Formats: sequence, structure tokens, C-alpha cells
Amino acid sequence: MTDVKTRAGALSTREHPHLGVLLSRAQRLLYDRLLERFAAAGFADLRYAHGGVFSFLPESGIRLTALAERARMTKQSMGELVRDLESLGYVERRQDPADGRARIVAFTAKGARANEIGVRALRNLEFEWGRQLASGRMAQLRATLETLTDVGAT
Amino acid sequence: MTDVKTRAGALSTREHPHLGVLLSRAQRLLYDRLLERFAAAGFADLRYAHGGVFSFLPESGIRLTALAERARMTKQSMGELVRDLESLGYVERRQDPADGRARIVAFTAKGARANEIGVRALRNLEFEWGRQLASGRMAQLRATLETLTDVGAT
DNA sequence: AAATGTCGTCAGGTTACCTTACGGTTTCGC
DNA sequence: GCGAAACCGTAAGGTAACCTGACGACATTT
Repeated sequence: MTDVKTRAGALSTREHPHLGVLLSRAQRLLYDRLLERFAAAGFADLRYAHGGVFSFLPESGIRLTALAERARMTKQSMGELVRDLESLGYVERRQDPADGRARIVAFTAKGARANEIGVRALRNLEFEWGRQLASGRMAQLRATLETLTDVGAT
Repeated sequence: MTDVKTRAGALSTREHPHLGVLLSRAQRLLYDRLLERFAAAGFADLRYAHGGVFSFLPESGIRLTALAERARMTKQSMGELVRDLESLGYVERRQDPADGRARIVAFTAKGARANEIGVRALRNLEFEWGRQLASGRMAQLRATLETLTDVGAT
């Protein structure tokens, strides 16, 4: 019988935030760092939401509808992101030769360069963060999150 | 020299989403489940953003400005959330006897009940998710995220 | 060649924040 | 004590990042 009778004031305390708070903070931290690195590399006009495009656009290009599905958002919303990135010169849209209705969204040369920066920055951040943790913990973090998001558990 | 020359197409592929994607998915999954449980318990009018209040409001009540700081948002934004929850009957504001400028935001009886549901749901979800992972992994997930968000690494 | 379905856009919300400005209180320095 | 500075909360207005509904252009099916 300890004194800690789990009377649990708020959902979480300032000292011990709950899992949701921890997840948002980690995510925000990661994206802030990532955007800093984009900016430092000369791509200061990239915004948080553009990640939805960069994160799911394959080098070979992809249709808007498919891209939206991957990013788990509506085609309308993705359409706006793509239009925005197009006007900034990161992606372009060309007619799909195989289907008159469709167009293929793909990186421009500039977009590919930015993407490369992003890939490196993410790898680098993961490495740096991993060094501040006990050995193997970063790999376990990834694995744990993959399992949880795969299962879509209870 | 493997075949995997890290030509890394997009920031991440559909099969191997990057850390940021994993973090958002886990977070979204968690909050969706949490809101489902609130709804099932009769608190269907609670929205995602209300978490900013529930997550940081102590039983003893707190000033708006302090609450906003804890949740890391502006007092204006927090003010709107609190006003909303007040009109829904979850919190109330009373004059701070110690300071004429300030008012204390605190749970109503209804709010305290909802908070209790939330505390339990989070504990339960963490437990259920933990069962689908190797032993000790959920605890490690928390610990790892705490370390990362504490440090605000690199 | 008509019905039906898919691709993307247009129009018009909503949510969840933010900045600037300000009107009341308290506290602090003198 | 008394003006200056600091703090508490609100008001007003804006923006980013989504969403739904409707539709016109093209494809596929039958």
C-alpha cells in the first residue's frame, strides 16, 4: 500500500505526460529539425504539410489519387498540396500516356534535390538521436511503432 | 556491396515509412481509439483539440495562462478551448481569490467523470498495445520518447 | 452506344491554431 | 502612496491544413 493510489489528477501530469503527448512532441521535434535542415539547404519555402507529398511520392511518379491514398488524405487536399509544390517548382504534372483522365505527379530536378536532402536529414537525425539513447533503442522504437501502426491494435 | 545502394526513392516507401510517418500514425491511432471510448461513455461532444485541456488540467484547477504554457500554445487559443468546454459543461471558471486579475479553470463534476474515463482508457490502451508487443517494449517506448522529448536532441 | 466508374478540379466549409491590440489588476520601485 | 511596469484574460481578425459535395472529362464494361 503505497501512497500512490492512482488518484491520477489530469490525464497526465507535467512530469509524466501520457503517450499521446509524448508522440506529438517527438513528431513535432522531428519535423521542426527537418524543416530547419531544408531551410539551411536553401529550401526555405517548404512547409510542414508538404511532407505528405515528399513522404509518399516515388521517383517514378504517381497519380494524384494514388498519392492521396498513400498519404491517407482526400484527393482534393492532396491536389492543393501538389498545386502548391508545383508553383514552387518541386513537382510537375504530365499527362499519363496510358490514361487520358490521369496525370502523373513527379519530382522536378529541384524536387529531387530537396528530396535527397530530406532523406539524408532523416537518416542523420535518426542516427544522432540514436546516439543519445541506449544502444539499439532507436531500432526498437521504429520496430515498436511499425508493429503498433500495422496492427491498428485494439 | 549489396544491391541496396540506398538510392532511396521518396523520403519513405509505402513498405517502410519514415519515423515521422510512424509517429503520426501511432498518435492518430491512439487518439481515434481514445475518442471512441469517450463517445461510448456518453461524451461524444469531445473533440481532438480538447485533449490540450484534459491533458494538462490538474484536479486543483489552474490559471488559463499556466494551462496554455503547459500545453505549449497561446493563451488565446487555450482560452477558446476552455470557453468551448465550459459551454459543454466540462469545466468552469471561478475567480481566483488570491488575484483579482486571474480566474481558475477547473473540472466540473461532469468533467471529472470524463477525465476519469480518459485516464482509464489511456491506461487500458497502453496495456492492450503492450500485450501485442514483446515484453517490456511498451515501457521502453515510453522511456525512449521521454528521453527524446526531454533532450530535444540535436 | 449507353451505363457506370474513375480522374481530377471547383466551390465552399470547418478545425485548430496564430498575431496584434487592448482594457483591467496587481506589484514593484521610489 | 503613486506612477510605471508587468501580468491576466479577451476581442478581432487571419492562416494552414484539412474536409464534403458536386461536376465535367475520359475509360471501361456490356
